[in-house]
Amino acid sequence: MLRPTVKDIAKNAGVSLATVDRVLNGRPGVRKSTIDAVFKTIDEIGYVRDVGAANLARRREYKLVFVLADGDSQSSAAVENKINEIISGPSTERTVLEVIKAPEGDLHKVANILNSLRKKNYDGVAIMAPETPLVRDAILHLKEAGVSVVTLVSDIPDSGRDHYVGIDNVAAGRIAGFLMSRFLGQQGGKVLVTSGSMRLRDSVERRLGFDSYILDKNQPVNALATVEGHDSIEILTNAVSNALLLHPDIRGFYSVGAGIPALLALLRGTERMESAIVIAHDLTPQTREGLENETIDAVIAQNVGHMVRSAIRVLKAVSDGSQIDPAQELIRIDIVLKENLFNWS
Amino acid sequence: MLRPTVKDIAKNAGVSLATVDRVLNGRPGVRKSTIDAVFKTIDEIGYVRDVGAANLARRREYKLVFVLADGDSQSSAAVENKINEIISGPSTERTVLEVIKAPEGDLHKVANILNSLRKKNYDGVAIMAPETPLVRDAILHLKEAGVSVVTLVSDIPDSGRDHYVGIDNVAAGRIAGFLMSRFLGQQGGKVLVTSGSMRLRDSVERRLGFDSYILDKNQPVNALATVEGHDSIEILTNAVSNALLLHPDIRGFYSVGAGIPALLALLRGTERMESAIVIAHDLTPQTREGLENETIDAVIAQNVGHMVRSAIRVLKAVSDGSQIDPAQELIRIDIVLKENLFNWS
DNA sequence: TCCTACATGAGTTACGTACCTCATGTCTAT
DNA sequence: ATAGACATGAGGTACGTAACTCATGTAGGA
Repeated sequence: MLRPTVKDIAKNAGVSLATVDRVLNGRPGVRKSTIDAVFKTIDEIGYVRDVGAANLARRREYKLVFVLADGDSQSSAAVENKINEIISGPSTERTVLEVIKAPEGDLHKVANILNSLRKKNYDGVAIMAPETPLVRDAILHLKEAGVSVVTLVSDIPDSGRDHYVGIDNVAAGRIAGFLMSRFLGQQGGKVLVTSGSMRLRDSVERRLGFDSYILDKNQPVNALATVEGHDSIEILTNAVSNALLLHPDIRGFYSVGAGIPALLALLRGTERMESAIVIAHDLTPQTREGLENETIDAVIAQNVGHMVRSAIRVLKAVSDGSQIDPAQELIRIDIVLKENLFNWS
Repeated sequence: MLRPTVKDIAKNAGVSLATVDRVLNGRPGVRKSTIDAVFKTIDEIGYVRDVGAANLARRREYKLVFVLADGDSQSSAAVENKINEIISGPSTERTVLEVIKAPEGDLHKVANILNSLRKKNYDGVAIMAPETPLVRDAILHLKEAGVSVVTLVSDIPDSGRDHYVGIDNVAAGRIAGFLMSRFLGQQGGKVLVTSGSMRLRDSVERRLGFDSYILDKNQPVNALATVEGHDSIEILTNAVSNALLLHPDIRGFYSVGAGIPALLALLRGTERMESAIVIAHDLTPQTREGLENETIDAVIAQNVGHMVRSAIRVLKAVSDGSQIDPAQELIRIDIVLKENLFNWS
């Protein structure tokens, strides 16, 4: 038979349309027993709400905002581009998207922005920001105000966020460990791990995963202490230079976060570049170029388009309390090599 | 301002609602100059049709059918499972899905099935079948009958299909070549390429890509002639056995299509298993297990869930002549290792 | 017994679009 | 000049749901 409608519920349950409507939309004035009866019929006849018609009727518009505030301008730029692509693209189904960028490194500003959002009755907020107590509190407040919240790329646990949209960074680090081991071969060697800043949770988790793989598998890889840039290219460059002098026998480089251009600049031209294995995270113009000219051997990435679309879907679903498809929302860890680079846009 | 509606078009263009409607839905009885004027205003005010409302009004139901007819029961089983998951899942948005499986290897049957679909007024057909003249003609006839058609997993060019939903198999083969070279290391070695059947276009293309990588990059890899199973496990087993006897120094195995269980059964227990590199295609229960117990080193896969959803989206879009988002419909080549196996469901 | 609180029914309007009918206006060919 | 063809306007109904009003029914407490 045709797809059942509210009328079918009313008929089968022996109640009026108005009562069905009250039950479906959680309005008061219905006896418990009647509510149960209605739900029972819904189950029996297999009614599913026509979301299109419902949205039409309630003139629903989802107001969503992306707050981008991580230190690494490259990866948040990729996210921003994707959002703008979606905004300007066709078929923005009852969704109004907005992007707010926080000045790099200013974490008080981030919290202020989040707090200011409470008053503007947004339906959902997607946050890409370092994990700090201020930010965590701001998220808690947003949740109290009834706003849906997801964290993007880097999770902020215990903040009450509804969902984390991004890859499992520990697992990503393990994959880096696997690739590094394989690419270095049986002889293994020293590996330098670099990071733009270890303040972002994802960097820390990736390093953790990398080490745990090396340890678990008992690989002949000697991973040196993380060289950190503290959000400054200069500091990173100096630190890497020192490490290179100190360890002339480094055979591999693993960049867990930003700072790949600085690293490549130091390596370029040296005879080390030829033989060294370089593994990085996130597809940016720089890492893309690195893959193309074979200065980078592998990039561990996440599909930014999928992430942004997933964030939107999840925020909408949380907003109207409907289910999400976990399989569809799982962000996969992608391994990008020169050979499948064309696959990513 | 609010999202513009047909009324806004009418007002701004200085015509009546009826005329706008005639233009939008391509009905006759409108002067060319008026049509142009209407489209001009649509452009100016940025009107986009509310698909939800439109579908509601036209009581549209998309009747789609998946015809699965490849020889490899494993990979079509994965597709079938995904479809059933979607069917039984929530929110089947005005879409009626159906699956028709053709008996393995019976290609006349496949063509018959496709031809019989013409009468049943389906909106779209997704086909996963070998490329034969009969099948190609059947697709041409379907297109003539106004049915949307996409090919799945393995393309059928020159059939007039609207879209191919699947990975670039030549590129997938190249990636296999890259991984094989890397994993074998500088010493290289002999590689046996196996295939359940070379009748499927994807197998041929993968082999092609594999060879072209080895050749282009001048790798020390010696890829032997493809050992084919002609859709029979027994034949494949015998052929592989012979090859193993003939070449005791094989260091790598690349399975471009079905038949991985037979291959692993032969290798298991031999000392060769320890050192040999095995690369396969498609995540099936068998390849998954192989990754887990480390008998398989890498699997080149395609996200089946994404493929099925993409096929549905594309068929719908073609059916009502709307645009698709190429970036969203691009099926990526996934590299699955033991370390990121958990990512795939 | 009557009043009140609450449960329910009946009905209406709106959302944006599709599709239909009927009336009227305008131009062209004869 | 007039018929006929064609272009357009005006208006209605329907789709499935949300949100509302108003009337009626019923049970329990005073």
